Amino acid sequence: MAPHITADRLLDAAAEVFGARGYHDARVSEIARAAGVAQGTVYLYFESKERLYEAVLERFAEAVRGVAARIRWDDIRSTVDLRDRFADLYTATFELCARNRGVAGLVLGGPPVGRSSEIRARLIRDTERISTAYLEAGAASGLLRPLSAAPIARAIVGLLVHTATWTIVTEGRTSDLCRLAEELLDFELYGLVAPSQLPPGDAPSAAAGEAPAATALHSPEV
Amino acid sequence: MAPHITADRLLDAAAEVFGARGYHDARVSEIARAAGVAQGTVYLYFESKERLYEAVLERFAEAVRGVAARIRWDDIRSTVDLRDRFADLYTATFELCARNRGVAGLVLGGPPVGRSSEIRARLIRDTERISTAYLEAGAASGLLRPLSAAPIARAIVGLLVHTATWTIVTEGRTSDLCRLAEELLDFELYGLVAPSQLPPGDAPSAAAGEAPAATALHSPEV
Amino acid sequence: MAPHITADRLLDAAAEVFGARGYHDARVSEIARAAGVAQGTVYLYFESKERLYEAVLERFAEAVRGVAARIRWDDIRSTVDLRDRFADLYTATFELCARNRGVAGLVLGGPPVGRSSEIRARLIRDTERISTAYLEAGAASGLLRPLSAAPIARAIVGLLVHTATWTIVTEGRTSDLCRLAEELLDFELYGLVAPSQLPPGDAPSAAAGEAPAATALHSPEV
Amino acid sequence: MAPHITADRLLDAAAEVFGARGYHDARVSEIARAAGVAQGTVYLYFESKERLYEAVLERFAEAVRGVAARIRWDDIRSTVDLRDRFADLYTATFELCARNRGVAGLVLGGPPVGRSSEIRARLIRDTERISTAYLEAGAASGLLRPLSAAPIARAIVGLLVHTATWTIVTEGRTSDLCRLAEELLDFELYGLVAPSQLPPGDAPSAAAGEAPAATALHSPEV
DNA sequence: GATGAATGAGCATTCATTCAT
DNA sequence: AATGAATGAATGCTCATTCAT
Repeated sequence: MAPHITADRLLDAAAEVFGARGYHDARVSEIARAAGVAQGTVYLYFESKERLYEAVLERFAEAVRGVAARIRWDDIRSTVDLRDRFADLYTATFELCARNRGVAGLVLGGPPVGRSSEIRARLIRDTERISTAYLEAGAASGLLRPLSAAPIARAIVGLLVHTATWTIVTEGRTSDLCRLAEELLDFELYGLVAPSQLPPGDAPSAAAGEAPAATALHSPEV
Repeated sequence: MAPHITADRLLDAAAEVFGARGYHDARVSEIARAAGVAQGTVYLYFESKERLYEAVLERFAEAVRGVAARIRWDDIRSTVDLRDRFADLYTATFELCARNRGVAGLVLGGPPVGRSSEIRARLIRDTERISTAYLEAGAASGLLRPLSAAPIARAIVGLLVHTATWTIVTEGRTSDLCRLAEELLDFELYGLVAPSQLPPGDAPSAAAGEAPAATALHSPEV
Repeated sequence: MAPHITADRLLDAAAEVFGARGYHDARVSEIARAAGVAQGTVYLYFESKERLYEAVLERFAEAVRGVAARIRWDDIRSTVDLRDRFADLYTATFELCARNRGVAGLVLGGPPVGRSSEIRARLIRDTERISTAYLEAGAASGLLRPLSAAPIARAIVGLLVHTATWTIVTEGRTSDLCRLAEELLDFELYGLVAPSQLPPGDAPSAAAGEAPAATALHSPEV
Repeated sequence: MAPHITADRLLDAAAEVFGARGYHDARVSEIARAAGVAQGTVYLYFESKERLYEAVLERFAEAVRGVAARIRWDDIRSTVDLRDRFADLYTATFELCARNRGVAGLVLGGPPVGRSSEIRARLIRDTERISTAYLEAGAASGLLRPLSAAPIARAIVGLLVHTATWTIVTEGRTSDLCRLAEELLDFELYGLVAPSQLPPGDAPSAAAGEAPAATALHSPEV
């Protein structure tokens, strides 16, 4: 058996077992059995249970980053573009979580084990960084309000993480994830307050009859 | 020694130790030592390490619910009132987390141990329920947009939980929590999009020169 | 409360609890509760759980010895007298066991705890000694065959102990104990073999037409 | 190391240690050491200390049953045949107990631990069943008196068990077990009473000069 | 005498890891 | 590379006993 095939089978089995039982209640023997190898074999490919766990988390984190990387980020000229791109991103991320509920739960909310907290922190911070970059770029281009970028980026990530954790991982929702993404984005972009309640000063200039020209939002480097 | 005093000392010590080490790495002996009692004494007050852990989480969850219960919820006549009340709520909650970083981290993101998942789920769902009620009451009164209440309530809770987890528990921020709350509320209420970019149809009626009268928001039953 | 009353209540409660649970599964707390006193009080009257157990056993052993002491042992002139006296003894002993199944079981078959083995051994050996003495006196008087006294005495005691243990303690038989005693005695005295199968040499002398005179059996000192 | 070899070593070591200390005072660590393995190894072969104990008892009970199974039970045509066969059985059983004093003591008189009481009860009842069957067959063939089979069978078993427990296990007698068996059988078959004291009606018919023909005792199914 | 909260030594069991085959 | 039997350190929990009140 080609070595890397065994390693992959172990990662798959570990994702399964860790996902179902959590780190502490998962037994190395169970993972080995699920992978169809002997217990000792696990240690040919991974130094320890902890490293194996980290590898499982890392693989999922990488997949999440891959989702963002595959989105076409250029040509955002309006809030509608922005909304469409992010709807794609959210939907793809939700679908990834829906297909990997167990591991997604561990990455988003598992106990600190070895470097697991760092893996989670890196994923969260990478995501916050992207968010921050777009908020700043959006503010610069005039599309978005000039909010305090860091805490708002964090809020946006939290909103996503929490929805993924509860609606998708815990409750197991797998359908209509696109609509879910759009509802969240509608909230993010336009807020809760009814337009009729907006202070006049915030109203779009009626005179021009159209929105002031906002420059296109160049994809920020993240 | 009065029994409840010992029980309280144990809860305090357990919160300390569980908070610092997490459930699995905390030793009962360590908790006993921290409480200044013998190991066996722990079992006079708590059936097991697991039950003690649950009691610690439950006490914190109760404190969080108490924060919401102490807010004066009536007399919300405008989005400004709404904002003020929620700013109080957010600030008080953040301060509670800041004063109990260890336990807050466990409640918001610890591993599933015994009934811990249910305790967390109940806290989250209670909070989501309050949020949902206000969203619906706000929409009914005309103050808020008629959004899909459940997912948006969840998003709002997620935004809070994530901020508490990362900014307060993980990073240890303890100052300016009031400003943090206000920034989040500003985002929640008005969204990201610059007013200039809002679609004209959503603009406040210019003719009237003022916002249409919205009825006062009666405190919903939660 | 008069001290000895408390001590007696403790002995009663301990007999109850030890009888129901056995030594190792009985809790001192349970005995205290059954006696209606606090745990510490047990230690005012008994040095330890072990000594309390021994006291319970000793009290029962004493009662068994008392049964034998109350039988009128003189005037045994025939095997019929012998049979009647022993039937009384067996019946009274069986009834004592029936009224104290729990403790009887412990005395006859409990685990070795502290001096419990010695208490049992003393009771068994006292009983064997009585039996031996009667076998020897019986043989001397010509009523009984000159068997090897010690092993046969032991066999007789074993037959009693086993019947008490299984028929009375384990199966809970409480009625007709007198008939049970008689059946056992019939077996002891006349054996299994059908008279028709007895070897001629053992037959009573036909010439005399009657049994040879046997002297009365004087109660042996035991 | 072949698995069953380790299991056997553990059983041997456990028999040794349990026999010497009893269940409650035996330490798993001691058994492991006696078997020359690590503590954890015990749990590869036995679920718990309790199961190991049961296995030890069961193995001995099986050996006792094996003794009875190896006796040639056919061709019993007289009380002499009967006596010879049972002398063999008793002797072999006594020798088994003499070679395994520790375990024999536990099987015959240990505390109730897990299923130990059931193991003992099954052994006792199997033995009583065999005894009952022979008593009934003996009575049917005319060799034995028509006694109440069940209580007498129990008495016989008790006599054996008690002798094994005290003479062999406790006192450690290992020699002359054959004679011991014969003494017991003599008592069982012919009873205590001197032939001269037997009631005339029970005397063998003098006219025939010999015992009436009794039919052969066919081995009962047990 | 009586209480019962507190004590802490003691032990079965688990399971990640190793290594001879 | 693969195996899986063996390892043994580590720890939650029990409960007889004590002693301040």
